[in-house]
Amino acid sequence: MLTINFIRENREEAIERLKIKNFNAGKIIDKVLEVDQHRRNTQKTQDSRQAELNSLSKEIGILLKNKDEKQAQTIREKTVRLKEEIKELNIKSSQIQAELNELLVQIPNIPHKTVPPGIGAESNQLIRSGGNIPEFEHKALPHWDLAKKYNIIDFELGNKITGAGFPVFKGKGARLQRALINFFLDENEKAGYIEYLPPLMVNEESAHGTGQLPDKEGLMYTVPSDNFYLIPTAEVPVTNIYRDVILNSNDLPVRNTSYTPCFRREAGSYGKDVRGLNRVHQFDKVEIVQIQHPEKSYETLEEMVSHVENLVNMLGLPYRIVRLCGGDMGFTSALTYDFEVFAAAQEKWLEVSSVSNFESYQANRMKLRVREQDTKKIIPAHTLNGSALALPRIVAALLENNQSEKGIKIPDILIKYAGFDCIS
RNA sequence: GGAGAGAUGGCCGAGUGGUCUAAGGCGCACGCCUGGAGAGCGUGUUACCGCCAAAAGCGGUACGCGGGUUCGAAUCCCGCUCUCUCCGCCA
Repeated sequence: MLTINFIRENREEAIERLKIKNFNAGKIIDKVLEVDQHRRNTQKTQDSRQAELNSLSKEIGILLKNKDEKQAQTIREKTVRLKEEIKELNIKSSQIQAELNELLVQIPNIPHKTVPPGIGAESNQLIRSGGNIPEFEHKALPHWDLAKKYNIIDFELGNKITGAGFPVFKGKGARLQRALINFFLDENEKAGYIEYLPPLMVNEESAHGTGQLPDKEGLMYTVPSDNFYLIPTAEVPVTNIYRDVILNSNDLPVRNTSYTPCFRREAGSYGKDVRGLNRVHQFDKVEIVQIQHPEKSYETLEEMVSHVENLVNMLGLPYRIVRLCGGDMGFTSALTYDFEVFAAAQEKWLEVSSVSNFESYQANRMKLRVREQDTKKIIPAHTLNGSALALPRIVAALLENNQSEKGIKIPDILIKYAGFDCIS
């Protein structure tokens, strides 16, 4: 979240820049400042009363040591009213603090200066593209038909076992998933990322830490009996490793990678683009997470983008990279690049990765900080993450783009992982 | 699931009602010593909030978490979480 100090000192700038995200912040920010003023006034009174009581207590201690029972009793009587007052002030100040926090978490992150304005995907900015879009002599089949033809993904079976959006992979289909996961993890490790295999359920605090709560309550599946959430992305557990941690600046950047299944309710997104693997409730993804010094986080973002680009290139998929406009960006992000690959039968660009710099927004929420080696100062860290990569749409594009009468050609780089070069 | 023990700073560990942010040790930083290093000696070593233009300074908070008793709680009481040991169950 944005800190109260930042808002206090940058009211105008915050309001102005949040407009890029189509967020009208004026009202809430003024409310925040008002509550903050109230909070500080209350604390001032509270602190001085508490100091009074503390010194009286010390006095009593000394008097009793000197066996002056009578004088001690006199002072004791003086504390009665003071105690009541302090109790009331305590209640009041925790109410105010709660009110302030509730307001602060409702304010989204401030977009980076390069974020273009706009409402939706049509305003996103094309950064670059690569790869070749294949051409077919005959009509190409969409991946859901290919999946059936080669018997590698069974969507109906998923309906039976769980419900819509839970595909079942089998045979070479399952094996291809495993190949992609291993390929991505290996490449990430080569690039210096440490592999983690985290819990797939997280508690409420973790969900707050990375900002899924309270903003995206409907996004996650819940486990009410134990108050857990199924992770919508490995970002949640892997970033929360560092909740309440002060890292030494020498230890930066932290680079982690993690394969996990991801669970998303996708409430409200029924209808369009949900066929086949385009949008599912459970999918596999390999994530990269970095924690970096604030001065270097944008270099790191570019580096992560190149890394992901390299992966897409190795798979031989036609892709484009876009910089998201304010309206298309996430609540917690300061700058996001999306990767889209072209699925040649659907003739659609499918999002396969989203690489973001959250600056200190998540770090503030989860109290993730850095102790600077030279100045010894403690400052909030910057967090970044991205998919490297999300599997379903990669698979959709691979199937559609690599199809021929002979079957589906597996990209060379994947053959040693898959153990076959063709699905036929 | 049943029974018991425990949770203190970066780490180990003392502290069962009073100036305790908390002994001692380890670690770390700086200084002295040394040709250099080590040993030794000395000094220092939590974070957050408020007041102040700022620094200094002052005040407040924090001993797993949340309540309570008390003028005063690391210490006493209640609830919760987690860890360990034993028993049961189990991949």
